[in-house]
Amino acid sequence: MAEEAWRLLLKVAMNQFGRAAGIAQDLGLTPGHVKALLALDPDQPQTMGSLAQSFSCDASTMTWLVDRLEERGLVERGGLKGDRRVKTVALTPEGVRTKSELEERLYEPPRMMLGLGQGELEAVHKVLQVLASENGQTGVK
Amino acid sequence: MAEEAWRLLLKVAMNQFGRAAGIAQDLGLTPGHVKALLALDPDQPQTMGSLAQSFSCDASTMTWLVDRLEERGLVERGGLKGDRRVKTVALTPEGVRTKSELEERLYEPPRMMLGLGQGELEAVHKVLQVLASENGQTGVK
DNA sequence: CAGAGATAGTTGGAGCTGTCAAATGATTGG
DNA sequence: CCAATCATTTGACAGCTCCAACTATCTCTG
Repeated sequence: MAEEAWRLLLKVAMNQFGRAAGIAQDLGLTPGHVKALLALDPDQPQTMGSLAQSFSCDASTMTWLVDRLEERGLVERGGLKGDRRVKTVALTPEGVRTKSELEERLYEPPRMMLGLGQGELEAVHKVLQVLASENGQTGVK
Repeated sequence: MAEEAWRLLLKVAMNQFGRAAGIAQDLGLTPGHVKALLALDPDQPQTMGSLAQSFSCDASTMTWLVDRLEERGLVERGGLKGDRRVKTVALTPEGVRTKSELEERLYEPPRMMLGLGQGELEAVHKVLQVLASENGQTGVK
């Protein structure tokens, strides 16, 4: 039973991944752009290094990605006072706008979800909370 | 409440996507390979055309992908009796083995899931069934 | 304090995956 | 025979990724 529910969840996950790709395309964003926008907090610039680390990618890859974002006016580089080696990356006003629009569309719940009862929602919510707190580890054996 | 549950679900979905990518890499498979393996039924060869259609990609893209799969010995092309223009794509024994291994690891439920009660599982299952039947459409306006 | 070494980021070069468009070959069916 | 259909080849390009070399800056040590 757990297995069956899990497969369903993966199926939903895959569907949603496809949908997300469509939304990104609508907004003229590549997967890389999306990943970056979601990772950047409007109120809290990050450094190139911390971004590269959280993306588990090479530093030069991050340079490349931020270049692309900067070309589109979504982010801008800044300096960090106290250490002139490090550069910060912050969302521009347009970046903030784009991120909002992206999230708004991404997080819009599906129609079917609105027809669910309170009890069902709570049960699902609880289970998902448990699952979300786990980092992709699997069970048995 | 529906919105919150939905965000959680997306989060879980994203985590799982990352996990799936890791599994694929372990097995030396690219995302394209995975997509193809999951789409191919051991007992039912498909034609190039039908595959391209279900992947929503160009026919030449499918040729390219099947070339890669064939190089790895995961699939083989065959002819269709009655129409020598069309070619079928079928999993090789190694393809079947690889697909099994992939699915086994992909569908292994997370630890946390095994600690859930029967009632919770049923509630989640029901909701997921509803969500899985919907094709990525969203609700309100 | 000077110089050595560490650190942050960039540049340049390369490679792989995935994608399409256009031209081509093979086969079919009217 | 002619037009339509299925698949492949070829050529191009975007997205992402790494590695190695380089620049600027900081920090530690003698």
